[in-house]
Parts: sequence; structure tokens; C-alpha cells
Amino acid sequence: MSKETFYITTPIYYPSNKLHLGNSYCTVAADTMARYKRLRGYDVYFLTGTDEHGQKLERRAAQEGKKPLEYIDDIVDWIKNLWDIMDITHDDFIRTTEERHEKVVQKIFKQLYDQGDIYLSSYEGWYCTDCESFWTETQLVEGKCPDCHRAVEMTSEDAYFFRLSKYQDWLLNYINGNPDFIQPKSRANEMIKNFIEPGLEDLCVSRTTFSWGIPVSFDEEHVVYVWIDALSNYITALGYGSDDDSLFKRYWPADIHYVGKDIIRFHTIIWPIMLHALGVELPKQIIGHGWLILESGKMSKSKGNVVDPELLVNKYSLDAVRYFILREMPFGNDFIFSNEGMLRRINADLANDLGNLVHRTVAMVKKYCDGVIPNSTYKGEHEKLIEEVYKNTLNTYAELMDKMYLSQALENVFKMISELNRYIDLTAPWVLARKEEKREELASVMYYLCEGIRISAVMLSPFMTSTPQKIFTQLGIDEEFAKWESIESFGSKIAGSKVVPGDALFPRLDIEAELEELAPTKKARPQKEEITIDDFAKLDLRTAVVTACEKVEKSDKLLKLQLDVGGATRQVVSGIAKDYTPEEMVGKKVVLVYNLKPVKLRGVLSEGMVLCGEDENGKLSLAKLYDDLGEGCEVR
RNA sequence: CGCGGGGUGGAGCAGUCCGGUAGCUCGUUGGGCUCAUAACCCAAAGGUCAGAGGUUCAAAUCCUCUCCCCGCAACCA
Repeated sequence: MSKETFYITTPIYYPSNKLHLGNSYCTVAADTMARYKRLRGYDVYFLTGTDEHGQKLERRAAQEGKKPLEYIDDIVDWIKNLWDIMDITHDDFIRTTEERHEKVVQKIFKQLYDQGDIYLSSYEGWYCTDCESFWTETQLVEGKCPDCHRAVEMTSEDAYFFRLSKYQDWLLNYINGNPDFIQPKSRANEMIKNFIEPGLEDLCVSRTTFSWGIPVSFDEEHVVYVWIDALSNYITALGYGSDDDSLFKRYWPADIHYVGKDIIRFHTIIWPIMLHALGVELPKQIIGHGWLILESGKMSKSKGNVVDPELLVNKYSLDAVRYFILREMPFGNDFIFSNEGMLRRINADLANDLGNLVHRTVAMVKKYCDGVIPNSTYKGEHEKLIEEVYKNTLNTYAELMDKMYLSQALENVFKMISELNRYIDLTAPWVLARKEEKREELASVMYYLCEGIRISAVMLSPFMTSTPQKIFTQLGIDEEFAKWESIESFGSKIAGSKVVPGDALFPRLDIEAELEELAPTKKARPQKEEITIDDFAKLDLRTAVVTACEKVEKSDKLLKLQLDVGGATRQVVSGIAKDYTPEEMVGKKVVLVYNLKPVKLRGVLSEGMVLCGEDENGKLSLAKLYDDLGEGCEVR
């Protein structure tokens, strides 16, 4: 009897940096879904991995004086370790540098070429020989190179193109005919409106300018460029196009590709077209999630505001961290992370509601029933209510989980936990315990509590990896009662189990104290490469005064400054509009890099650079001399 | 007019597609209880739903305009 299969994937991460909590969210969410489907009896396959090609990695490795793979191996090890820490239950981890992947990508590329979906053409553009770079028509400034302001020529570089345009109507039809294909729905509209309806351009799928990639098998000058390489991982990992494609036959098409909203475009346009061209079935659903961002903006290495998942796990436990991010991330939208929000959530939901409920229940069973979960022989209105709550929760939970509305599913489970707390107050077991004639009622209350807790724990088991087990241990019940079948109806045979009081599941946190500990410590920035006095002497720094200033049109950050440099004048464009208004700039004394090569910024000539300090939040402050020396003085 | 997301009690959000008493969590205040992790339960205060017009018997919800915030893109010399 073959079980129904469920195949879910995360994006393959680009190992140019270590991952942060935002990346972890995506993988944890997919893991939760995989665990849920396993709980429901599906034959699950869960894939994650890394995307290891491209110029950026080639360069980054070179910077560190390493071979690309050497550099990448270290980071990949780190990532795998992180997934271990997060208890990720992936079935496979694919790396695009593995032979099983590369060989098949070459094969796919060749097939698409042979059938005419990929063709050799040239990448046309305006080429600046000095800068060795291509520019599009719109990037040019007055018809000249925006970088060095020299003449450009129309040149072309050979490249292979994927005929997206050919499939555009088909894709539009498909998306319209399969409303659940792209989730959330607003994304589908966005894709159609922004990309498909205006017309798809053929996609450049090879490069000759760098070599860290999969060579095009029939034209070794070229390497396969990003999308055909990366997207294919979802099928190469299953052995598509290899000698053993049993996994592919078993699990494809994927049930869910879980991806960030930034790459939903590639997964809903390029990927379906690729598969269609190859004659392969399409994945059932692409779900785009939002970002986990900070008050100070999007998480990024350069801002130094990344949240380290490992640190949080060590401090507050894995289950707390998993719970928090899964509970807070709304479906398809961004979520603003804050330490305080996290600590409050952990305290309120996990320590106070769930942890304390388990604790007080076990304590009462111990105290009133000799530590043995009693049988229930009494059913009053409160017990009926609990059964009602159970029924609603279970149904809603399953419904929400099937749609991968994880946050809402959790919310629901905690509503039930809250009801159980309320149930204790309504029935007041400590009062019942004083009256012999209330023995039966008391027994039922204990039973209903334990059963309710057990059911909650099972529903939480996809989200949390150790807490449900701890709960079962405290209730003294075994694996049998952790199965989905065991919660399909209320009233399992847990009576007779001996409870085992244990430690608090989630100790209450002192928010003030924790916040202090988490407060960002200023880390010394690494020193740049050492320079000599001769290197420094190349700089020609001079004092200047701003004589006129205006905003550069259509730009958020740029101001155009006219400077008096003592006998000379200069026009400088500076990215300080966020911190300085044109009015207040006039008359300001500044320090100018006088011998910087002129460039055009947003079409405006800039002949130098004004020195500024910048703090970790990006706030700028102009450099000035303590005492006024007048204009045109040397600064060193 | 580059693309997109958003502005709802102190904070974070739901509700907007399919108009009809403004809801949830946290926080605050008061009360209850003692089985429990100063936890749990009950109650209260607190919002002209960014603003202005319009449609309607009725608008947070539909239409028009304006303002503000945040991403991306542009781009920080």
C-alpha cells in the first residue's frame, strides 16, 4: 500500500555569508510543514541545499585567498551545522557543485538547446572599453558611459538565451487556470501585471565573463548562468535525468516550493516555463513568504544588525525560537523582529500559558489523585465545553495547516490551551478536593486537563521538536499517544498513567535583564588593508565652503553642492539628502576630496567627494575642522 | 507620475476582496483565586480606523484626491 507523497523544498541558499534568523525562518517553516505531513501519515520528502556558483562567490573566495570550493565548503559546513541546531529534518541537502547536479544541468541545457528553446545570440549593449562593462540605453548619461563619461560603442557578447517569450501565453493561461498555484494570491497578480502582461523577454542563460559555473557541454566558453542551474536543483536532487530516477518518479511534482518573496518571480515564471519546455509536470504550489526585518530595516551584514539564530537558541531553547518565528510571521507579509517582542511572546505563551498549565495540572494530579491520571465518569457543562473546543480546534488546525497558515494554526492551538486554563478556574479543583461527594467531578477535571494537554502537545509537535515529548513524559504516556490517530477523537485511554512532575518547560524570563544582555555590543570593525604614508599622500584633501545647494531631481539621497575651494570652484554630488537639507548646507565648511575622478550621478557631474562620518544606523555627519582655516587649505 | 507594501486604542497586528454594533495579543488599572513558573481567571480604561471629498439608508471596508512611512529599483564617489 503506497502512501500519498508530499515533497517540499526550501530555496537553495547562496553561501557567500553565514545565514541569519531570516533565512532560518524559511527552513524552519518548511521543516514544520514536513513534520506535519509526516504526522498525517504522508510519505514526505524534504529538500534544502546551497547554490554554489557565480561570480560573487568566485570573487569572495579570491579575496580570502582561497579556491572557490574551499571557501564554500566551510560555509556549507556551517549551514549544515545550523540546520542540525534547528532540528531540521531534511531528507537531502543538495549542493549545485555536486556531480549529480552538474551533469543533469548540462543535459537539461543541451535538451533545451536541441529543441530550439535555447539559442545562441549576443548580449547587446553599449560597451565602454575603459571600464570593460556593458550599459543599457537607459543607464547611459548623455549617451556616454555613466562611470567614466567616455564614449561607448554598441557591442555584443555571445550568450545563450532561453525563449521565454514563446511560452508567455501558455504561462498566463496556466496561472489564471490554477488560482492556487501562486500563494499568496496578491503575488500572482503582481507577476501577471508586472512581468507577464508587459511581455516576457528572452532570458540570458550563459556567461563567458567568469568561469565559476557549470560549463555548457557543447560550448565550453560558456558557463550556465544562474537560473537554469539553481532552479534545476529541485529535480536533480531527485535524480531526474540520471540512471536512477526512482525518487523523481515517486515524489515529483513538488507539493510546495517555499520561497522568499524576492525570488517568487523566478519560481513562477522561469521555472514553470523550463519544466514545461522539458515536458515535466509543474510543481503544485509556490508559496512566497515575507521577510523577517528589524526596526532598523532589513537584516544585512553590512548594517551589522543581523540576529544570530544560534545565540537565541542557546539562550532561550530551540523550541522557543521556533515557536516565536513561526507564530509571528504572518502569511506572505513581513514581520518586524524585536528582542522585546520575542521575550514577551515566550513569557506569555510558553511560560505562562503552556508551561504553567502543564505544571499546575501535573501538580494537581499528584496532589489529588496520587499521581495517577483518573478515569472520567462525570460530564458536566464545562466538560462538554472542552470537548466542543477540542473539536473546533482540531478542525481549524487541520484546515490551516493544509494551507500552511502556520501562524494561525498556532494561534488556534493556544486558544485551546487558554481554554484549559480557564477550565481550571471554572471548575476550581481545589474546592472539589475538599468534598468527598465531588470525587467524580474532580477526577473528570483531571482527566480532561491531561487529555486536553496531550492533544495540544500533538498539534504542537510539528512546530516544536522536544517540548511535546517532555509533556508526554510528564504525563507518563508513551509514543502511541503522540500519533495523529490518537487525537482524532477526544477521550483516549490515558487513565492509569502515572505522572512525572518535571522542570518548568519554559522558565519565565526576566525581560528587563534579558534585554540588557541582548543589547548590541559594538564590535570593532575589522581593519582594512594597511597602507603606507605614500598611499595616503595620494589623497588631495582640501577645505571648502558650500556656496549653493539643491536637491538632485528624482533622487532620494543626492544633493548637488557648489563649492568654493579658495580660488577654484567645484560641483559635487553627495548622498546626504537624508540628513541635510539644501538650505542648511549653504555656508557649511566641509572637507573635500579634491583629486577624485569625476563621475556622473543621476546624470549630474560630481567632481569630488565631501567627507562624512556614518554610524551603524546610517546617520551621516559632515566632517569639519575644529577651527576655521578658510577655503582651499590642505588637509592631511 | 519607476514597481510594490503599509498607515486601525500605548505597542504589534486582524478585519478591507463579498459595505451593516471596531476585534485579537501584549501592556496599563481594578478585582478574584491559591493547583501553578509573582503564574491563572474576571472586569475596566483607552481608537474621529492617516486626512479630505464622493457613492449609499449605512463606509475601516467601494470611488477620487492628498499626506506620511517602509522595501525594491535608481542609486550613496
